[in-house]
Amino acid sequence: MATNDKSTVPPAAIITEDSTFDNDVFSFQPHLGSKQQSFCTAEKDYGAHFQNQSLSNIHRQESSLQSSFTAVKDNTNATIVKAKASDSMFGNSHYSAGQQQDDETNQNAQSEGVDIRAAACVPVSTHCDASLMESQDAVDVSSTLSNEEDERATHGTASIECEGDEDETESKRRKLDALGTSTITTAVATPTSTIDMGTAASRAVREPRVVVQTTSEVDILDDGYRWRKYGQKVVKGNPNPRSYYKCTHPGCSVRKHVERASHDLKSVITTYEGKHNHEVPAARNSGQAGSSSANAPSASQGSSSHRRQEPAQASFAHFGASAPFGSFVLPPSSQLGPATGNFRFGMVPPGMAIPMPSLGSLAPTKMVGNSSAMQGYPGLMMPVEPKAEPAPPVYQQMMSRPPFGHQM
DNA sequence: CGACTTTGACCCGCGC
DNA sequence: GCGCGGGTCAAAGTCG
Repeated sequence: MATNDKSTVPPAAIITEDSTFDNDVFSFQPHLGSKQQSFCTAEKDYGAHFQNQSLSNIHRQESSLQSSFTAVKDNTNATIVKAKASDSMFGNSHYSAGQQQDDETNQNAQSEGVDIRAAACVPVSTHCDASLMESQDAVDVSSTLSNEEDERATHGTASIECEGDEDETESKRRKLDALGTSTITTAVATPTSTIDMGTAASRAVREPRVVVQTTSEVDILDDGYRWRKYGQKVVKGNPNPRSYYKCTHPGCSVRKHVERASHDLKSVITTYEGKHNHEVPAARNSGQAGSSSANAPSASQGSSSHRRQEPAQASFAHFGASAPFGSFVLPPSSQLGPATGNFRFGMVPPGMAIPMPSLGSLAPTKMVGNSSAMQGYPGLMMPVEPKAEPAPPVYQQMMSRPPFGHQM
């Protein structure tokens, strides 16, 4: 199946403009469908809980969704908060790719207009936030990663890095890239995700960027949009070629490039740049939901014969027209199996909901005043530290598994 | 024939 | 100023 039925894709929590952040309290709206809305907040103590839940499904989750947060400090001095949903509902089994039953469950839930998958909120700050650290049990990321990596083989993993305004120069970004976006790397078997809001972007000129790292055997993730490959190049430090794609929608200038991590061939790093000014196009192959249309053949797969055959491609079913990048589903071919992950973020026109990686974690949205950083992502709140200075580019990293395993 | 990939060349920013 | 490297262009080729 390469096709991940869209209906099977668990809606992720959505961070919208309504999301708020005050005094270390992050609020976001889990994706509940057009009718429902509920809020999940991560308080300073990092305890997460739902508020205003109106749906029974959500209520059910409420009790089970015990997300835990841990703050860690990575090499770059960025504070990383890891959220871990302990709820069995979000357990591995639930998100594991290929679990038909889970998919069905999701479908049912969705049919009710409810997103049964809530994600944990993970606030991350650009700099080490003492308050966060104090409230949390510091955890050594490296130590936690070992575990996660082990499970990565079995479960999907993904990380998202959002660069609202890249203030930092391109060079800085390159430096980061050179590091292999190591700070972003994390995979979690359990519904755990790591978000690194490392650097606040202050660059207003550049398009907002979102970096998604997924563990997949296929290079291209079907995010629901249609892309045309316009270039491929081998970049320094990575023997794997980077493929460049443009959104084929007329007038849409969104671009993305895809490459495999040099340090982990199973990791596919997809970087989105720009905002879609349109909705997710209908799948060309109506039969295969989320399959193809939006995917571009993987560059590394080279042969043009793959074109239009995207059975193996990951498909992030459409999550709705408003999905900025669309949702992502790990490719069936990946060990994750038919991922049902759904994930939306950033680049959503105002008013449009942004599905976040549901799997277990949600990127917390930290609204700081009228953070310019968020302007590019009406729906996606970029964590920005209230620093007056041209804050370093904010990198919001979300490691989450596709809902089945977490986005990507 | 249209849509899309391939691929070498070109452009441009950045660091030295 | 020069070279490097990332990103983009565009012609040619492929596929359905």
